[in-house]
Amino acid sequence: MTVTRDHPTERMDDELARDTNPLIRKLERYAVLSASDRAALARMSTGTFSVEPSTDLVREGEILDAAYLVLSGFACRYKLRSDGARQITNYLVPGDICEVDTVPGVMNHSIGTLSSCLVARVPRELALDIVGEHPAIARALRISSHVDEATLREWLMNIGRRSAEERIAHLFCELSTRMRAVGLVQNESFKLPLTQFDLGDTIGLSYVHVNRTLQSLRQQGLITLRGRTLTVLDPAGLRALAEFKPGYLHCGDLPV
Amino acid sequence: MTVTRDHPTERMDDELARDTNPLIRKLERYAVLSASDRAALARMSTGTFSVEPSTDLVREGEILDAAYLVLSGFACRYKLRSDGARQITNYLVPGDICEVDTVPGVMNHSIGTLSSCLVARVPRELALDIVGEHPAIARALRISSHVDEATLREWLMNIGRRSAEERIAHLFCELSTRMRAVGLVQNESFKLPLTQFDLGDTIGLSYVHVNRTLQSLRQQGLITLRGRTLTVLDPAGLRALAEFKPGYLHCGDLPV
DNA sequence: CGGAACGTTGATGTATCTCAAGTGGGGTGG
DNA sequence: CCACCCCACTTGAGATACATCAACGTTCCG
Repeated sequence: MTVTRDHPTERMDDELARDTNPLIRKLERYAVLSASDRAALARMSTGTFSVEPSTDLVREGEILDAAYLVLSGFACRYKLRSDGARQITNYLVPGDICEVDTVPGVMNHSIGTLSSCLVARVPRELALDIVGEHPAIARALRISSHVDEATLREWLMNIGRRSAEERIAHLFCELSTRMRAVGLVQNESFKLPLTQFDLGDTIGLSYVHVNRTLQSLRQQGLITLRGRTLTVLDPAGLRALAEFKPGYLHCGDLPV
Repeated sequence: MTVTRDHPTERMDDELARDTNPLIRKLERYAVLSASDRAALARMSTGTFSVEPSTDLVREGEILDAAYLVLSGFACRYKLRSDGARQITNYLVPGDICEVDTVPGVMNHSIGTLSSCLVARVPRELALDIVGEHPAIARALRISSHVDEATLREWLMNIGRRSAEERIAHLFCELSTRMRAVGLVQNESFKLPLTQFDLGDTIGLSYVHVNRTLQSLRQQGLITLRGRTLTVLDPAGLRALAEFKPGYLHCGDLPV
């Protein structure tokens, strides 16, 4: 066992951070973190700033020299076509961090907020230092990056081979699992601060069709979605409709 | 400058490998490799075996403890739905290697050949040793993995937001660039050992519609595709149709 | 010569898109 | 506190890209 020299107040801080810092909460699912690891992650999460909805953090074509960590709200990676059509390729929910390990280069997509967000900008050097000194964090981030890639493949399957209802059902199953992993689901409900327009750009459908599909899911008694809150009324039914197999998220051992 | 102790024959082997080993050829685009790096990569490429078309190398649910390197032919990653529908999420063309850095875990997709292939299986320990002793290789593989992820995002955009013609055009632009990067394009032609069925499972279309879309591309004088050989007749036109921006492949400095 | 796999074509069906016109709620200014 | 406005959501009608089904052609290989 590692002997840590925590003072009582520090230990309390640590416990607090464990509960409230979504990054720590997320990475603890991927690796066993020491108090010192958690302290380092807490250090990464300082200097936060809040960002308005629909604000770009990084734009396609720019060179990125920092990692961004989302502490609250929804952000996303997206690409634009010349005619303005948008494809969202990733959600960044609380606890998600992007571009830690990237060899700096020109971004070929943008990163922007969907809702108002609390964000921390982690300078590249700080991120590299922390990763270098904390092998457990490095390992957890590596796993996290594999999960991101698996998620991308799952989205490709979703858009390429599933019907509108199945796509939305699958997305909601995934989000529910991810939000639960950072403690943001209560009674099968969580904040989903997305417009139907955003959902359409995520799953490759028009917002009108998203609207009709949502109504169908509601009529089947699977979900409610009102006031930016999604409630899964019938988790088993939703998973069955989507053929949702959560293994790719590496959250298998989640407490219910 | 590094002093290498090559004998003349070794140097000739090195030059030969540089030209014929697609892995070396590919990674040299991402990092400057020493003769010793190239020798290590050549070592990874030994013990090859040929594989029939439509053969799985790894199946979903299995645990993978080796990297696979494709030296000739086309392989792919794919996922299946319970009704048999397939979504291809990645092509593995000569020089592509998969799962080097993976934390061993349950595969959530399969890897299989599309054509007959020449494949090398690189045991996990060997791969880790080589990466550990050759920082340039490690760096090149890291970049390669970022390219793979960017490609996945591009495919998502392709399926989610482009028409059938644009999807196929974009895929062909990408493949042309990747095949050129390993020296397999001559006069804008290269071997494309895929059925229209495979293409459909790649871009989320039925094979019938792939057929009709290919005819349209042919009638526009953009391509020919006969006997498993694709020729791009009008590269600029094809790129324009697809809005193809090759930056994500990190092959910008390709010789024409 | 025969069969299998792939490619082609036609006819018909349907999921989803586009256009267009409302409805509703939450914030803001008067 | 009300009126207004904006934005998101909703609904309908009509268009279309793509899927499905089914038949036939072609090539290649044993």
